[in-house]
Amino acid sequence: MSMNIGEAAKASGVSAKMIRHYESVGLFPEAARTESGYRQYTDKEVSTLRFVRQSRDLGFSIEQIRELLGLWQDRRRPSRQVRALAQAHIEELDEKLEELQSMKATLEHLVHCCHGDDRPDCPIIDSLAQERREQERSPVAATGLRHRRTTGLQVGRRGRPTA
Amino acid sequence: MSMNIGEAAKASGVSAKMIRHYESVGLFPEAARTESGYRQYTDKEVSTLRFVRQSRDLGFSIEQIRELLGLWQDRRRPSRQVRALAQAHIEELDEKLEELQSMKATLEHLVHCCHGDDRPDCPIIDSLAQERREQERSPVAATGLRHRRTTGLQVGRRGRPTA
DNA sequence: GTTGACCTTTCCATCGTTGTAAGGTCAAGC
DNA sequence: GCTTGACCTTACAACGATGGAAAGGTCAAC
Repeated sequence: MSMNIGEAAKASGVSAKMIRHYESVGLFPEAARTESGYRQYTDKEVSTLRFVRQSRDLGFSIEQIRELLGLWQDRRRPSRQVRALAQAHIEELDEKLEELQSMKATLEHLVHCCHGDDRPDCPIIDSLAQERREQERSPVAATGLRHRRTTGLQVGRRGRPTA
Repeated sequence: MSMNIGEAAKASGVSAKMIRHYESVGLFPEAARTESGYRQYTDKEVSTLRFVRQSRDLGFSIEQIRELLGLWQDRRRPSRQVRALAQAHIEELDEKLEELQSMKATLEHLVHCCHGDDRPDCPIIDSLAQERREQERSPVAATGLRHRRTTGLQVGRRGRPTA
């Protein structure tokens, strides 16, 4: 029923580190403490942590999760609100997807053009070196994503590794 | 022929801020300086900056660009090497794409299930609150992406805004 | 009473980019 | 000459989510 942070972490799938972090940024109320200062968690709080983790897994940001938690706890809110939040997030995902897809398409085209043999001649490098006066190289440019050059991709690494 | 950092920024599409940053992390040799300490750039260096920007636009990381620059400058390297780098990057993009697509699919399913009206009943919230014993909720889990929970998405904002 | 697993806090790193602060330089206009 | 404003300089902090390490306290078992 009542457990330390490590157990709560295991039970919820949120690392102890992140539980403390969420508390510090106010996503969570401060946990109860034992006399010696250990945080204590109940099953109810573990459920909330699980909710947070599921939301993170769907790509919601901390701020969005803050809203989701509010909606969750308000048992009278119209489902419309939740749906709107989810839909807005889908649109964010779409922007991201389009950007990545456009990069991938360009790269695939270049890779396709390159022999990839012992000769130094390489259309990929040539394309990177070439000056383009306008950035009209991808269809994305026309869709309203134009106003940002790249969107902080962070393509690889930096995920939570094998918990 | 020779210009200050601001002009080089405009000509290359890389902000003055980032030019200095790239220099500080050694992506660039230190620029020549006037007596008073202003950085001076030639057309050749602007070309290099442009190369960097194009690479960033395709989602390459600073480290990858470091390699690309090396390959660019070594006029005898086999095109194979460039192609391999590009292909590796495509694979990174693919991982990312699959993850985002899986999130989107899940969300779309949930949104589809939710009435989105005045009633409080909401399958989206219910799904987030529900405990899943194994994270087998997406096809991605089976493809080898399993070992990371999320991959540092940063879905929105943080792009370079309207240069 | 020691050991080892757990807990605490605080600070740092990642990644690419922007913002801000506090100052020096330079060319134009008065 | 002197001011103004646009430019340049450096150094630092912030974003976002997470992990890591340091330096120490607590607790149960042996």
